[in-house]
Amino acid sequence: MRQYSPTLVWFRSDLRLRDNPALVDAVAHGGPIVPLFVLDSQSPGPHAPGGAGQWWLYHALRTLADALDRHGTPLVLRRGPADRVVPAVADEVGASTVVWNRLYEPWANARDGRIKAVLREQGLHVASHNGRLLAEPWAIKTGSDAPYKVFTPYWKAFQARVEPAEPLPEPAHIPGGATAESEMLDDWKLTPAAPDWASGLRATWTPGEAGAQARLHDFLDTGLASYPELRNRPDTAGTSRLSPHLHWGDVSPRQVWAATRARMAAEPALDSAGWDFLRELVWREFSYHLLYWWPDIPETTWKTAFHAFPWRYDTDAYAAWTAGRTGYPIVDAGMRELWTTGWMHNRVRMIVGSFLVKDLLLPWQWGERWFWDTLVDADLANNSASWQWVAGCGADAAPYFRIFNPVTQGRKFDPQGAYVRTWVPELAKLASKHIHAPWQAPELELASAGVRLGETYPRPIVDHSAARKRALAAFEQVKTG
DNA sequence: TTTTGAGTTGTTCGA
DNA sequence: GTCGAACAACTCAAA
Repeated sequence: MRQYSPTLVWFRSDLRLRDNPALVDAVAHGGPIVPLFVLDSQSPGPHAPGGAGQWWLYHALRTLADALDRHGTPLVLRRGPADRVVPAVADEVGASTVVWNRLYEPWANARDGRIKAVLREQGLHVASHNGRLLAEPWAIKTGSDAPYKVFTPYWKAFQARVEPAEPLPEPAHIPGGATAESEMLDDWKLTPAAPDWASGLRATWTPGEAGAQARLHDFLDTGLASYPELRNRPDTAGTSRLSPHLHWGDVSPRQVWAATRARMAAEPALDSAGWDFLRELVWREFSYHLLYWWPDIPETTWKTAFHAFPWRYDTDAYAAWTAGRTGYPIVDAGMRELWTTGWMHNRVRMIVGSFLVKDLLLPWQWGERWFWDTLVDADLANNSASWQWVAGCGADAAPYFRIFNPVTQGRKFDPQGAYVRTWVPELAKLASKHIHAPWQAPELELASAGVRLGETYPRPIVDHSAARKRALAAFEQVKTG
């Protein structure tokens, strides 16, 4: 009987056994599998996972390790720079092949390229796969072979050219027998000890592959039909909430695509809603495409004219924004939802983003940084592209005069104030009419609702009307050039 | 090469 | 309360 040497499967942001092309490739080699995860806090630089991300990672790794244990093939956990650890583990177990699914962050691209070269120099076979995107960022170009800069033509080209592959099943057997020594997950201290700020996260999320599948199918069963109407309503569960699962790879975009298409085929009435939802999934692809072609977007404004923008560097205003104490209820509700659950409704992300950039004139990078630390779905491509979009310096920016009014937005998308009442309980007793602008409520109403402005809830830290004029003047300065 | 239609997510003001 | 126009000009992408 022929003796096969082990294959090392390097798990990264693909913490699942289903639709995992690297794993399927490894199993096809016929030898024992060594699943490896490396906690590399050095290579990502400033973009190592923040606190909320680490919390998710801990739980996703635990469920992955349990699933692999059921196959009798334990997950190997190691810490250190991956370009040292991966070749070392490959050497320890006598692997002849190393496989992984590709990442697209610039730092990861560079690192993985180095590792690939080192391993090949040592005579190993190395293969990387696409387990993260529906289409590779380089696969969709304009007629003149340039990357797209505008979403709508990108989306049209995507629909015309991309037919996402069917997801791969979980391998029936993941042969073990060649394991290496592993560190203990709990020693990594990825979850908070004291203070324990993660109780809201625990109450909100089920990280891991099973949790992702449950979330996906629950959304398709109960949320897809009303998605076009309710996806902008933070007072409802109108969105899929798959973003953290997609970020960590608890689920793949191919699985989401295939499950949605299957549902659309089974229920033709869902066709239009299904395409609305898939379009949002392709926004994720577009963000990765932007990051791939413009790797500077996490740091530098995409539109160069914005280098001259007269930002304020007001740390008091920033502190009020992060704490959810701006005096604008919809903004504060969003910031507190973020702090408590590690997530914020997309509509509210736009509102708080617009408020940071346009009302407070603070650099979008400050907002990006805060989101990076607090979001369980913090994703370099999505976070960078979306903050640039909100700031008006990104791909296909909004016209400069498009400035969200936090009161109007609140009344339109949280008409009864239920979202505000949930996250800003000190305003819960205010009538819907006043809940989005408590400073305009009559004294009597405030008193009977137990609200004392400036004491129980802040007065607005800026006057929106004046702030809007100030922002328009600032944008005037970078209009051309 | 030139032309043409279009571009995620809005607000305000005045009739 | 409702409705349409104004708010700029520019770049993108395909014909």
